[in-house]
Amino acid sequence: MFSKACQYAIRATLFIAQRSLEGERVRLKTIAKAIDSPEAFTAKILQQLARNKIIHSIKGPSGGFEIADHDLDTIRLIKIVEAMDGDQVFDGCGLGLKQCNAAKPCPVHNKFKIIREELKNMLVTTNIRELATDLSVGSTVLRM
Amino acid sequence: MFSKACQYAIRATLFIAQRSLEGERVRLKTIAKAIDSPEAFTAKILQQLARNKIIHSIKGPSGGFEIADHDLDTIRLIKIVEAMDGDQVFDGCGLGLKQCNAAKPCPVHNKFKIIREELKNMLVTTNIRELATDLSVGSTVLRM
DNA sequence: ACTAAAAAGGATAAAAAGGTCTTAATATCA
DNA sequence: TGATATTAAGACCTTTTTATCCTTTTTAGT
Ligand code: FES
Ligand code: FES
Repeated sequence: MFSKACQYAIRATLFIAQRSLEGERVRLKTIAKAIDSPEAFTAKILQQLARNKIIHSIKGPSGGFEIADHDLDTIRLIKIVEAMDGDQVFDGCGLGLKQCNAAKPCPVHNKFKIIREELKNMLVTTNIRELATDLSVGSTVLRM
Repeated sequence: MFSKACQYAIRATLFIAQRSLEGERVRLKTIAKAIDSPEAFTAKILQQLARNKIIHSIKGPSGGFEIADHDLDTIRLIKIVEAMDGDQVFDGCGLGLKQCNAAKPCPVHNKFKIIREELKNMLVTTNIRELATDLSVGSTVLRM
């Protein structure tokens, strides 16, 4: 469904979000451990997230990553997915036709569209604070 | 969502199914042209489909691929997806945790599960004849 | 039996995804 | 100001996916 990079990106963002809720800034090493991801690869992903203004990075000692409180409400999952994987997942044809076209639909178009739209709707309506709060409460986890 | 191989596999299967409806057998070259896929790669995919008993292959002059009429009803989309991509798409964790576990769910588990289940349900309930019939009628297409 | 037409199978190549390493830039603080 | 801790950036490596090519096997038709 999502690329590995995108999965790490969501997990990392949520971890940073959860810590930001508590006013804490986290460094790469901490993030990679918390979400059980390869450190160097995670660094790349965090850079990309920062360039897309999904997270904020601070260099130097006592630096790290954080998310402004205001952003916890405005940033939705879809922003992360679009930044990492583009929009093929929820806009592209399920059978790989060059474009999903209701006028000349592929055989699964009608059935597939429903699922794709539900996915997109979920991504559009889910914000970061909501998911980070579950994490804080301990009802969800970021690694196993 | 699905790998390229899986997308070609579904398209190829449906093309063969449509022709089988009309009692015709089709060869590789015809299939690759019809679904706009690389010929040699498609050959590999057809082999895999044949090994999984999704299609039937006949060697020699006037050989090709076909699907027994009976199979058009019993073979569901899920069989193709499982043969090509395994079950990660509709059983795996959306955030890449080693296993999707309702007892220790990832932050998107509850929202994601709904979509995954709807996808699985769609794949389980959709048979080949249904989709091939749409193709025959001309209401859907396999390439653009 | 011979020939030609098909699929099957194996080796290889190219591209994309996943991941690592090294150096540069930046900020903190003694 | 210099030492150090941190992220940024780019080059590089590895694995998987996608794709091609060549040879072998099977079979129909003559
Ligand atoms: S055309 Fe294939 S999903 Fe719309
Ligand atoms: S644990 Fe992530 S989807 Fe179920």
